[in-house]
Amino acid sequence: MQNMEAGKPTIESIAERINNAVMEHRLAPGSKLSETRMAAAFNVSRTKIRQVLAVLAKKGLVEVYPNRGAFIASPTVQEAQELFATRRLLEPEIIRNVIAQAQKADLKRLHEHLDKEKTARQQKNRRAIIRLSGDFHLLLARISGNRYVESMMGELCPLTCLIIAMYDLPQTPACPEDDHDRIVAAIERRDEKAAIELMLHHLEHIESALHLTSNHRDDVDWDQILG
Amino acid sequence: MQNMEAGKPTIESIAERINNAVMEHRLAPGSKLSETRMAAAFNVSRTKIRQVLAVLAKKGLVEVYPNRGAFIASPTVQEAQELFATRRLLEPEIIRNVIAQAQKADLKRLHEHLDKEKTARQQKNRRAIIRLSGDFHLLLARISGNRYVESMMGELCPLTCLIIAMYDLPQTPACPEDDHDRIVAAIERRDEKAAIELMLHHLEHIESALHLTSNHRDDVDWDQILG
DNA sequence: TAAACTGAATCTGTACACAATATTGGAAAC
DNA sequence: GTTTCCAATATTGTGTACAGATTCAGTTTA
Repeated sequence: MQNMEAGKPTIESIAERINNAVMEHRLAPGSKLSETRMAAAFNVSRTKIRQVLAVLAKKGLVEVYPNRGAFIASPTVQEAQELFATRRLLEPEIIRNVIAQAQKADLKRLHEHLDKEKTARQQKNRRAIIRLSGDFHLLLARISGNRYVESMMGELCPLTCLIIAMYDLPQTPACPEDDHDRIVAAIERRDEKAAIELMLHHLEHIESALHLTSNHRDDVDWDQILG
Repeated sequence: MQNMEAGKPTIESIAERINNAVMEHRLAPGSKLSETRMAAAFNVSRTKIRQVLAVLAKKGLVEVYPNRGAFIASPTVQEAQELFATRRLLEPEIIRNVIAQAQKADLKRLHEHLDKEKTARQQKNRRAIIRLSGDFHLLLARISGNRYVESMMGELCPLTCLIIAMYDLPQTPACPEDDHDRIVAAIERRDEKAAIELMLHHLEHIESALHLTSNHRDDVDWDQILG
């Protein structure tokens, strides 16, 4: 779809493809990323794939084990809790900054995004819904105008998608509410307190819908499963 | 000093060397990082240096220009202000977490660090002072127990050193106060309000000591300088 | 004198080849 | 039947070679 020219994809374009695949739950946590296959898939040399993996590792999206290869990260329960704690810290600040300095064009972009989410929900396009839900928070971060906070959110949102993929109940729809609409409404009437409150409830709703009680991966009791 | 074995430095070890050099003001903002020279200096191939540079670029410590090479970042005034705004957001949360869950061993580590800073000040070792000042905030972040906040601080501290190198008055000593001691004291008596207040004043003190009025780099008036 | 052009030298971008390590399947031993 | 060992295979780690872009000095020209 994107990068149709196929004329030498850049490191960033490849990294973003991986990023998108993760956000759309097309790459599951723990998936092995074989260098040779990726090189073939993107029609570049392993050298370049290697740089992509190094960048994604620094971003926290993949974990590299020496002489074993690279894998999509599998956040632990502990990591999930720390991640949500971080988002509860960052996103109120984002709201404050957005309300303080949002231009008309910014509000327009927010509404355009809400429309996209609405369309995706109507079409029951689950992948698009998940992806757009993350992008909403990323868009707010971008509008807030702090590049460090934005960069941080750019790491946390894909990881949040991974956490949802790992710990969500399969039947639970992702972000079913119109939370985003209400947050934008509060921003537009410059009601800082309400907007922050809505955002915090939104985050707590997402986190509470997860199964963060036991660690799925680190302490699997194979005896019990197979015995 | 470190990595004395010289037996194949790893990507992380090289990146940390660069990081330390920046924190000690031994690598100035805008310095060119020639791949060939670095490869020779660390006795590895350019391939590895390239990965190091990609990681450091993702971290924000170096800027790469296509076909031109990699350079130590030169934060703008705008970036400096956003950085301090971010630290004013993160560090109170760090204080809260440290007070909430610090063990005895953590307080011991803090005191050991304060001793190191004291020694460096007595020896008037400016490089060590700058480096240790940054490390203090990093140590607090580590104790706070949130890996995402810690990772963020790991990026912001070196950048802060770069900003000080760019915008500080040369004669101003770096962090001359005993601010750090007082912060630790407040943490020990679990006085959250005071500790946060001290931290915020500390950050504002650092920022206000800088010349963040005009951009040194982007709008240099060569006519005036040479005319 | 200053500006513009040209070519050599340097540096980055990329791919490929080889060495080192881990995984896997089968054979042998208990 | 189970476990252990070993060789074949596949994958990662690293260095080197070559192509393309940029820079800079020297020369030419207005």
